Amino acid sequence: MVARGRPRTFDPDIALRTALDLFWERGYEGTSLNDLAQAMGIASASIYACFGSKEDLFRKVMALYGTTSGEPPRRALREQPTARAAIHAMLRATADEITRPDTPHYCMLILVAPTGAVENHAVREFLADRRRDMYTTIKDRLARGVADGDLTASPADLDAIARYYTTVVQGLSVQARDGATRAELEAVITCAMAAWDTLTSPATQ
Amino acid sequence: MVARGRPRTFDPDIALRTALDLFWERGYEGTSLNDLAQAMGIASASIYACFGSKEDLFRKVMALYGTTSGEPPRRALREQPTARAAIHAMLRATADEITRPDTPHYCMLILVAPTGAVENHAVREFLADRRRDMYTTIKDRLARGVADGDLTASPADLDAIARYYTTVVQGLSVQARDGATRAELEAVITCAMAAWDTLTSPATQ
DNA sequence: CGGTTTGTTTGTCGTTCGATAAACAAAGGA
DNA sequence: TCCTTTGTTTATCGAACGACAAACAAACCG
Repeated sequence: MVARGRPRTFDPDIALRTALDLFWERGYEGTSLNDLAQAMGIASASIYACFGSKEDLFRKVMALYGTTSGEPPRRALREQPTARAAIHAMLRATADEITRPDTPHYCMLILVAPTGAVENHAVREFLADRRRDMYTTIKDRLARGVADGDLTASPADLDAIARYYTTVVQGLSVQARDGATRAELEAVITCAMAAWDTLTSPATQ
Repeated sequence: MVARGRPRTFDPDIALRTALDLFWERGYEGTSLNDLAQAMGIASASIYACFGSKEDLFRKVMALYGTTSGEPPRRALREQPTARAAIHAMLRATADEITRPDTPHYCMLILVAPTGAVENHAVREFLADRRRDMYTTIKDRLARGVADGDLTASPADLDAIARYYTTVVQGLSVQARDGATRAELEAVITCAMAAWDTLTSPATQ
């Protein structure tokens, strides 16, 4: 595959990262193509040529977001030895990510387009699908804990516990958006983990 | 105060309720004045004459929302005899409200404008202020439990517990938005309340 | 070199945005 | 009745929206 024609004068990776930062700060509908073109340092027609429509660009942005900011929580789930440690580390990694000083204080997946104009329905459902993936990923990790023998729970318990911790993750994002500090989020996580032993001991509840 | 001039041909209360429904469904930026005028059955100029700007209208809408959908959770906090029962009933009232068949499945306060264009910063902060009021209201109810003798907790505990249950409320809204059923929310609430005894017994933690 | 391919710039498409001025309509007061 | 007051309709403002066509620029190929 030899390079043909005029080479690109901008780096698509850098431009995509710039677009990510702007969508992250202003939301999907709050970011215009003019905003994007200006921040990316190119004309809007170049955005269309390289990335397709605004919606296409946004989907590529969310893929990048998943492999960058989304990775630490996922890694925590994957690498911790027990289900309990995995959930706890995932919550703390999430809190770390949404209180970084150099980025907006919330999860992009959760808050850039929960509602909006009728014509952007597809974008909202795309994001909702990925949020539902969060739930599935957490549930799968709990199931692994059952298989590994470090967690005793029925399938119905797994559903409830997975949805519960997904709810906490999503609530944390609103808290950080409204100014909660890392320490305050840590206190919330401590509370959330206090439920664990009760939830996973068959005697109580 | 006698009626002077041409009387209004529409009912401002009904028009406000119609505006509420539209803002609720499409978010603040996703709802245009054209959408509003059409749904309210009047010209956009009549909206300006009666309610002021789009932002003024939205603030009036949120006041109405607070006294309607916002009331059941607040009443639960107020009327239940103990702090524990109050928190539990508040969570269930919230779940009831955000899964009603006739309205969108989320809390308007939380999801109609968490992010957006720079020029709507004031609207977002207005909503954030009211969300922070949620936290304060919950904390005040916990403090009343301490005063009533049905709850033993330090001031730092009150902060953490109040923020924790605020986080759960806000997470529930995202869950309902993404399609969680009332029964699934109930399971999440059961998990969230499982933390209560651990959090409020001085021995553990 | 000319020809082809690809990227970028410029300009503009039709639409919609929030907001308002001007014209018209319907009530009370004198 | 005519004036004043208030509400509504109509038309439109300038700006911004997402999207794209056409013209121009810079690389490789033969």
